[in-house]
Order: sequence, then C-alpha cells, then structure tokens
Amino acid sequence: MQSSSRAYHHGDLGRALLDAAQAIVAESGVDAVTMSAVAKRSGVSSGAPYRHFKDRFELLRALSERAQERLAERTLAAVAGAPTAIEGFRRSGVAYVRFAIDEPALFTVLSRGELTVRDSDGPRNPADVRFTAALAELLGGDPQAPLDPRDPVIQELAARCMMHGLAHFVVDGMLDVVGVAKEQGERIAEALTRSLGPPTMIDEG
Amino acid sequence: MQSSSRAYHHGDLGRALLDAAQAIVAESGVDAVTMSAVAKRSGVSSGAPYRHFKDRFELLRALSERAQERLAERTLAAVAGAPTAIEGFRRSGVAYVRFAIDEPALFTVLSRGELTVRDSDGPRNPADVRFTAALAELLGGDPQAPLDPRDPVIQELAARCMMHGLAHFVVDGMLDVVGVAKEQGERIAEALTRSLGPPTMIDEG
DNA sequence: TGTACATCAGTGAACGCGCGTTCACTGATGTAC
DNA sequence: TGTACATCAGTGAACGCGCGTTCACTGATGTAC
Repeated sequence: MQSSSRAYHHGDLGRALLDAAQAIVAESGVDAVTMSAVAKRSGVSSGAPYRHFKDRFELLRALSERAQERLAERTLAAVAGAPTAIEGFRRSGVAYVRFAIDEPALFTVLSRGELTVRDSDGPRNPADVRFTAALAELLGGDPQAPLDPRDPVIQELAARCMMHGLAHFVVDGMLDVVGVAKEQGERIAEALTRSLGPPTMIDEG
Repeated sequence: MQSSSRAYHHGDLGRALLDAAQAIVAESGVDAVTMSAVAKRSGVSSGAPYRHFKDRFELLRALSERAQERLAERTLAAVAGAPTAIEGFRRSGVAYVRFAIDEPALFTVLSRGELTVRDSDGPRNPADVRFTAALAELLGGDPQAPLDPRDPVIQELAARCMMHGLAHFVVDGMLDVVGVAKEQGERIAEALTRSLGPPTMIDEG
C-alpha cells in the first residue's frame, strides 16, 4: 500500500493516469491524450490503463468529472467567503476565470461538450439548477417579445457569458497577443463584474 | 471549366474540399476531418486533395481563414447599417453570436487557436487592431491598480467577452439543455448588449 | 511464524484498423501550328 | 478544321506508423489455517 520507488504495483495508478492525461492536455491538447501516451508518461505498460478505465473515452470522461469537481469547489468557496450575495456572485465569476488561468487543461476539457455527462443523474450545483430553470422559463414565453435587460435572469446570464468568454480568451492566448501575463485575467475579471448591469443590481457606487 | 456531372476533372475541387471539411466539423468535430473523409465526401480519390493542399494542417488552416473572412464580412456589414456608433457596436456583437449559430463549424474552427495564423502579415480588422492596442496600453500600467469599470476599453472588452461566451454556450448546446431553439441566441445577444455598462455608454433608456 | 492459495495489478507481445502521404499512372483539357 | 504535344487534375495501390484494445502471462500482496 506504501509507494516504494520500484514497486511492481503502482499504488495509485488510476489517479496517476488522470494526472498524466491532464498534463498532456495542457501541453498538446485533448487529441494528444492517447492511451499509449498516458501509460508511458505514468511509467507503465500500454495495457495497464485498462485495469482502471474501460476505454479511452471513459478516461477522458473521468478527467472531465475531475474538472467539474475542481471548478465547483472553487466557485463555492468563493461564494462562501463573501459578505453579500452580490459580492459572492462577483467573486464566483472571478474564481471561474481564475480556474481557467490556473487549470487550462481542466477548463479545456470542460469545454468539450461531448465529454460532459449531459442530463445525467449525477449531482449538480443547486445554483446552476435554479438558474437553468429560470432561464428556461424566461425564454419559454413569446419568442418575438424582446427580453428585458434589467431582468435578474438576464443579468446573471450576462455575467456568466462574460466570465465564460473571458476565460476562453485567456486560455486561447488573447493576453499573450497583448503581451500581458495570464495572471492579469483575474484583475480583468474583477473589473468586468463591476461593469455590469443597471444600478438595481449593483450594491455600491 | 463548366461542371459536367461525371467529369474526370472536378472543376472546383479546392472549394469542394473545404465545404466537405466544414460539413464534417459540423457533424463530428475538428478531429474527424481526415484527408480520407474529406476526399470521400467530395467523391474523389484519397490522393486528390494533395493537388490542392500540402497536408492536412494546411487544409484546416485554409478552413480557418475562410472562417475569419466570413466572420469579418458579417460583423462589418452589421456595423455598416447602424445609425449610431453604439448601435453599430451592439449590432456587431449580435452578428457575432448569429455567426456562431449559423456556422457552428466555422466558429469552432476559429476557436482552435493552433489553426489561427498568429501575428501574421495577413490583413486584420482595423477595429481589432485599435482595440488590441488600447487594451495593451490599459493593462500595461501598474498591475496592482484596479481597473475602472467605466473605462470605455473595459466596456468594450466586457461586450466582446459577453458575446464570445454566449456564442460558446450556444454552440456547445447550452440552449439545447434548456429546451430552446438555437435561433433564440440572437434574441439573447440583443438583450445582453443592452444590459451592459454605465449610462455614459448607453444612448437610450 | 510458516505455508498454500486466491486475488489482483501490471507486462509485453500481438492484432486489426484507419490514417497521412507518396507515386507512377491515366484521362481530360488547352494550345500551337 | 485537324493533329501533336504539353500540362495538369485525379486515380488507386501501396507504404509505414501509431493508435486502441486484447490476452495469456507473471509478479506482488493479502489471507486462511
């Protein structure tokens, strides 16, 4: 059970394989995650991964689940420390972007919809569930009627889109082009959350 | 030069190959774009594409260029028809989302940074050049100082992020989950552009 | 403590497959005289 | 208008490669007595 440096048994290969896959995504993208590459990087033979994952797709799906968990941890932690609801909402947006900066591989995997378990029985973030329902109700009305920009649901959607777009821009190298460190993405996210919405939504000057 | 239905010479195979690649991206993603599949879909032998593209990468890069052109056409046309600068800016954002809805394959290819020619000598949208420079200047200052949410550059960045994030959400199936047609994305974009910014930036109610 | 055995994780060779790419070829087209 | 030739686009067989996956095996570990 202890990790000896030259053990025949790895000890925690399942986790090591996911680490390897994550590193490969960061370096060369999702397509470069092959079973051979993951095994080799983990110092293990090509057949070994199949003791832990049925096939390549299941390995990627496991990585996607890890990404969902990590993201949820971060945004929930950000909300937890906030003095007001609005501030919590903002901090959660900043944390979202920070996540993309710190873990570009996990963010990239999350963006691959085909890997995400859709409409599954798995646990979902309650805030997401509520928001999705509210959005569905809002959009379910007359499709011709214009949407009210001051509607809280639209406000929240605006914030989510803004953070999601910023995260994509950062991960895809927008700041590189501008010659600025990725870490500044967090500072930008902070400013963007404050640029949002009519005063009704904003709790300070 | 005319297209006879059973011609040995295709007539416009280069274009047909790009069409095929685009269709394959729409159906199965970028990874599914193989030279064999593109050739087969174009009704041509496996070696034929190499008369038009040096290798697979060059074909994908050509598709990426097509995407950049189509997107530029649309956003420029949207701006051209607008009565005011702000309204033009808004319409351009809506056109951006509309592009993602109508041409998900091209939008997806555009999002693959490795295919986009970076820092090339190629033509760039003047508005993008100006914005990028302004953003670089803004971020180049004291990295600790908070950014002013009312700064026009931040406002523009906010709008761009919002549209980019919405476009990604739509293409990745966010509206499917909510049970709403993709075409509603345009309506949402319209509302989102109006939810933005302090009154200084907004020219109506 | 020692022995026998069951269990399980990792080995490494092997397979079939589809891919990217090459190449000698052939059919169609355009042009010079 | 007709003939000869050069050019070029597409053919289709072939190649080497790396991938996903399987499988009989072997070494390590845990447990029963």
